[in-house]
Amino acid sequence: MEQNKIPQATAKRLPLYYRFLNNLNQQGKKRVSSKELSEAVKVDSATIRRDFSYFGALGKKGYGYNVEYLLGFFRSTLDHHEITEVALVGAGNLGTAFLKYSFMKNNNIRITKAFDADSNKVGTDIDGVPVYHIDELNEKLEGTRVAILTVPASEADVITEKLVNEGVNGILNFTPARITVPNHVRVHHIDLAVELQSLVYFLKHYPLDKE
Amino acid sequence: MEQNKIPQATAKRLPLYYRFLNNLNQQGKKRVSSKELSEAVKVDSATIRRDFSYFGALGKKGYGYNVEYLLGFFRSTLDHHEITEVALVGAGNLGTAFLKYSFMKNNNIRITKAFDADSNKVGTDIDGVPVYHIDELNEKLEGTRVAILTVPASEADVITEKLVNEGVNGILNFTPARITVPNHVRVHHIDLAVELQSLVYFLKHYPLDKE
DNA sequence: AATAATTTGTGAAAAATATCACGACATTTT
DNA sequence: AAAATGTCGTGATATTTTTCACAAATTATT
Ligand SMILES: NC(=O)c1ccc[n+]([C@@H]2O[C@H](COP(=O)([O-])OP(=O)(O)OC[C@H]3O[C@@H](n4cnc5c(N)ncnc54)[C@H](O)[C@@H]3O)[C@@H](O)[C@H]2O)c1
Ligand SMILES: NC(=O)c1ccc[n+]([C@@H]2O[C@H](COP(=O)([O-])OP(=O)(O)OC[C@H]3O[C@@H](n4cnc5c(N)ncnc54)[C@H](O)[C@@H]3O)[C@@H](O)[C@H]2O)c1
Repeated sequence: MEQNKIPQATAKRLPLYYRFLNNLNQQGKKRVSSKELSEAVKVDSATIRRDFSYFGALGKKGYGYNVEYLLGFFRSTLDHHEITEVALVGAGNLGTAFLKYSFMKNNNIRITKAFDADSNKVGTDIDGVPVYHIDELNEKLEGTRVAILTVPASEADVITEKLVNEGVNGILNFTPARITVPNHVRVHHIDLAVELQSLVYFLKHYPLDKE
Repeated sequence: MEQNKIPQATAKRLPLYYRFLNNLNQQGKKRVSSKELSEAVKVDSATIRRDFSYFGALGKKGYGYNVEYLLGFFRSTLDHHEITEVALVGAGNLGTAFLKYSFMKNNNIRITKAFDADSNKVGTDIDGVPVYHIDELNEKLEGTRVAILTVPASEADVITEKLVNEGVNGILNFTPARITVPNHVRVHHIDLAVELQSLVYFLKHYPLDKE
């Protein structure tokens, strides 16, 4: 499984770097410095250089980085040649927004199937993605290992257990419930209410520079 | 502005604690230990105790924490008595999902107005929230200082500038663009594509325990 | 009343992350 | 060809965050 020496903080920034490099490449830019990149992605330039350095010497002193080369490097590092299929569970307000959004642009990830319990939704297509009944997980999951969870919080634990039983080992959880999973399953929580509240908290309690 | 000695990592967890304490309280629970809380929110119990300790000695040795007391404490710390109004800009797929979601439960934050450029949307109500034209920011913002940004990435910078000019100093940015703001404005980015990609990256490169 | 079991709060240590600052080298300019 | 400029890669340092581990206090049990 390669050298997992790369700090987690770095790993989280990789997709961000990748996207901006892709933008630059499409704009026809040939070279970029850590300083420029820093301004674009709002990450300190020393941090960017440090991040890149975990993968070896990718740049050239006095010049910067070759966009195309760096992009190719990240493409393979982020496994952008192979496509990862993702299932979405809970095609409600939030889930539907995700289904309608094409994550695919510059991206190797595709939501290819959705599951819901509502019979009005089951059997329909949302932007080309078929919606199956949650009881069909077993037949329709077909080896998909990653799921986006957008069901009501009260259902989160039950659905999680089902998903894990069917072999899912990665869950992006949008419900406010902190779900319990076995050790071999990784969960990332995105808690929108908490994000909003903590932003407000920071505004009130952490004064910023007066410009 | 009180003692901003509280670590940022702690501040980010406060709304999470608050929500779970609220749940416990509604369930009629009178006391809770850092260990129980830890299992519920998936944060190490020592971290929880440390977090709480920044606010003084809130618990009792051998007993734990009194739910009601702790809840009251957090309510005032998180300013849960006063309501913060938030504006949403870009009532598209994602924006509409937010408008339909009641953040209000257990929460002091309310999305009270939305702005869009689409004339089909302007003038309508989405779940009771009026949608105004983006050109009406000046008249309709009425002192709102926090905004959720769910416009297309290409519009992000222009809209941000407008918002900042109108006095907004906190932005929750869902666009993939890393927006540029003056020092006195705080931006939190939620980059859903990055979250999904980094989850997939971790799954491939960071082997987990085999249970 | 004595003993056992809990559980906090926190010093101290460890781990993770970010930043500084500069030598080395490449490019660009004069 | 020399000088000036730009930029990386990284050792060292600083900062932030997490975790360990235990005395002290409280509660529960016998
Ligand atoms: N919408 C938001 O802005 C928002 C913000 C923060 C958090 N969330 C969280 O995201 C989750 C989804 O929110 P939403 O607004 O889309 O809710 P929603 O009610 O619109 O959608 C939930 C969907 O899950 C489906 N569902 C219910 N039980 C199910 C089951 N057992 N199996 C499969 N599907 C089932 C419902 O039919 C519905 O389509 C919730 O947990 C919510 O707390 C949403
Ligand atoms: N939908 C998702 O799942 C998802 C996921 C990740 C990121 N995002 C990002 O979130 C943002 C919104 O996504 P979406 O799917 O809701 O897009 P959308 O196109 O459905 O919504 C965008 C809305 O912004 C409005 N708009 C356009 N220009 C405007 C302007 N100048 N002023 C005010 N309003 C304007 C449009 O009328 C539309 O209603 C995008 O930046 C997208 O990249 C969305």
